Amino acid sequence: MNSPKKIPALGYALLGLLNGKPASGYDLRKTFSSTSMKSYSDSPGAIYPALGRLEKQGLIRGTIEQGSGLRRRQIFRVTARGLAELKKWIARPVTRDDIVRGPQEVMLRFAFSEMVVGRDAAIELLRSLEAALQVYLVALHEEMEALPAMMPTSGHLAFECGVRGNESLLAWARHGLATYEKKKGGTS
Amino acid sequence: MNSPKKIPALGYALLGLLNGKPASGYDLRKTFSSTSMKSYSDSPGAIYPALGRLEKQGLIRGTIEQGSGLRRRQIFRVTARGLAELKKWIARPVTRDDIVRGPQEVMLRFAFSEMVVGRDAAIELLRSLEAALQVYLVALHEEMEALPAMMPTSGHLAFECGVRGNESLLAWARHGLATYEKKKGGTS
DNA sequence: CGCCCCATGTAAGACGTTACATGATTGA
DNA sequence: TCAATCATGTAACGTCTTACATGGGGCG
Repeated sequence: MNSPKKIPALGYALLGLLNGKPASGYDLRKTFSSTSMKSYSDSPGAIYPALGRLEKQGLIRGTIEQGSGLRRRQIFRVTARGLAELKKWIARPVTRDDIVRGPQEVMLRFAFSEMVVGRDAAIELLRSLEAALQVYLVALHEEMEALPAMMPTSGHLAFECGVRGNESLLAWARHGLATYEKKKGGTS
Repeated sequence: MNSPKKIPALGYALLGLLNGKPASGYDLRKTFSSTSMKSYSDSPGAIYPALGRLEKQGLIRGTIEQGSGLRRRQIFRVTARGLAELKKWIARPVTRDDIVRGPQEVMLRFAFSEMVVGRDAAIELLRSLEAALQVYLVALHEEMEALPAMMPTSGHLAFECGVRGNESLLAWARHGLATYEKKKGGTS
């Protein structure tokens, strides 16, 4: 029941989805496999144990939904503690490591951000991403200058792909900030 | 000693690096932590077991380099079988799954491609990536049309980020093809 | 009746992370 | 001589993958 344990990305994905709408393990699997969250596992061997862990930590609570003639279904809801944990995860500033390991997790945080921590904190997250990317891109460009000249074309291009990808991400972050800028106000 | 086993991405990364230049486990760790391959683990608990597995499968062979007064160092080299396995991995056509799970592994394949399978096969890999991305982007755009309208702005933006990222990747692939187009000839 | 979808789980094994352990060499 | 770096590993732990198991319900 101790929440200060490390939660893997899948756990946060489950928390975020359940915060949006209580659901069963099966529902969550369908969500992963049918929407564009296919990068997360939809296998029962991953999801059911993950739900069990979250429940053991007191972050979600499952209630059995009998009676409607259907087979036993367990519906999970996030607890107050789970919501707090989710907020902490989302609102934490974006680090360089977050970017190096791949932007997917940051994107997940941002996708949930508005519903969990509100508009202003979502904007703050975007700003944090923008700042981290700016710093990182400087380092990437420096590294590119220092690349050995005898490296084959494909090696150079692959590196360039990484740079372009991060530049595209930075452009998107600014586009996101501009979008929020345009329609000011709304739910904080 | 059976090669038809599944090799994780880290194993292929090691094979590719060793194919470029024989090295010790420590050297490989340094490469991972000092170059922009930081997304792969530089921890001894990952690399040494991985090297052991590759050697057990007959894909690399380690020779102890004594004598130079330094401490025992084991230098690994890829075997003929390891090279064959590397070629198979690189030259395999790009699937939709390759893209969904993240382009990092495809990028690694491309980065090594010129040295391992030659210029023409590298171009072929790029073309394969381009084709897969085109198909995938159509599906992504369709999915974006079908997004529920009540989804919060951050959710929409996050999805858009995925689309833009893949578009950027497609643009890069074409840029790569153009680069090869410009300087025709060279090593096949 | 057989087959497929709903819905939940478990078991075995592989892999990575973290932390620890060891010992040699180099430099202050 | 003390610390840092070189260089290699091992052990415990958690998690994911793959495959299997179980049963109810609807449909042809």
